[in-house]
Amino acid sequence: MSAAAGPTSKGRQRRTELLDAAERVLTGSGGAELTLRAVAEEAGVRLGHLQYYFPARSALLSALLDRILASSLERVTALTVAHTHGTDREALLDAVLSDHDDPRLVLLFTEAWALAAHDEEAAAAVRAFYDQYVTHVAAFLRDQAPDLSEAEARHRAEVFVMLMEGSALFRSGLTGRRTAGTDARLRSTALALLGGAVHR
Amino acid sequence: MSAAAGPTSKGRQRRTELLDAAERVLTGSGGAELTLRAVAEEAGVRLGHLQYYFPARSALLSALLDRILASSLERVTALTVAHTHGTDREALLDAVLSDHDDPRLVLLFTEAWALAAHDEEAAAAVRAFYDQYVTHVAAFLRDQAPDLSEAEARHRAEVFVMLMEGSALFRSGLTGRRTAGTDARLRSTALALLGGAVHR
DNA sequence: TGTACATCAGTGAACGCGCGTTCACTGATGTAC
DNA sequence: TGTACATCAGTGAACGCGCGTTCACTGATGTAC
Repeated sequence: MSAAAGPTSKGRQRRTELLDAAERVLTGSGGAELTLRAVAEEAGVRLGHLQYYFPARSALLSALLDRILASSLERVTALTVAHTHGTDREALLDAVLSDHDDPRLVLLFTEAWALAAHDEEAAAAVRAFYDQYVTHVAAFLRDQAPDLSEAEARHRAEVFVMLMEGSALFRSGLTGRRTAGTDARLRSTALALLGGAVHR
Repeated sequence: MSAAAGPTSKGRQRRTELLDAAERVLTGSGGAELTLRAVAEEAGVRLGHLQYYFPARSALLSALLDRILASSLERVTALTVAHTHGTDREALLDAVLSDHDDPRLVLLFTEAWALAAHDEEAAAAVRAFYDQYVTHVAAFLRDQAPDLSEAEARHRAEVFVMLMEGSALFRSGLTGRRTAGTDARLRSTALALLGGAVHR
């Protein structure tokens, strides 16, 4: 049934272009202004054609959410596969923090959270994303410090991710402003979670 | 000009009832379904009457955001005025965490963040809220540990708030699930920020 | 290599609906004298 | 204590608009023989 999946390379490329356009509309105007007409105009195609790829608005939203989460997860995966990239704890932290400097990315996540709050399908996708995110970080921690128990690594990873998501709100400028002093404290707190002595 | 401010007690009460209804619609259905007709129906009044109190949808949204932020700030203020309530670090942490167990409150904040991302007036209100939130926590920290510098107290307070906002996403069930082990790690990380030795 | 045909890519117009807003109106409540 | 009048509280109907969706259609591309 899925013409949207597009067997031809042209179809796949067009689909990507349409999602790019949708992402630009979302970051530029917000979820409420993410209308099919706005996306079609942004992409330079007619409304009817957008509908050819995404038969309903919900299909567009769902595909967009999936792509945002998949691309973020891809980045985390690349960072946490330590043995192939020589990532250390500080490099991981730096990479996550510099990602979160981009207001557009943070904004996509605030939309994702708001969407997940009222749409069970979206919520499942978001939870699956964070579950894998935490799993990757936990595996990285055990790779760095093999004496860490699996449970302990997961707890640390989860709190690390919490801290990163919270700090993204502030560092992106959405709820606060970055300052060097707070950044330093944030880094030392995050690094303490990521490594150091296995106390207790 | 402001009939909405309502000089009579009946007017003030009705206004509160309408905001209550709006909040229920928002937590129940999300920002996209927060229509004037839905709010009027929830409140049991006619559309035209809702408009008497809030002449435009934007006025309702703005009033609702202000009330949510003010009520949260009130709670933080009460908790951090240590000398009148005997709050210690652990009691503060417990109170914040138990607030964040309520999915409805967390949901209101995800809506507030999404709104702030595309509405400069809302963003200013949200930033002012967090600025005061951090200021209260920092003052609390200096009250508990007078040898803490003002700057250091503020940095710790800011990272503490980041951690609380991030953990709210997970603990509320929106992006994850609560587990005892992660909660313990979260608590020890938060307590380290709130107090303990003034290292460095 | 050419032709027939199916599928893919894209257009254009129309639909019904719910939205925020406007406005004229009525009844209830308060206030001045 | 009563009356006149202004303001407050609440109703009801209508508006124009943009929305998602539907659908018949055309041209381009691929495929079978």
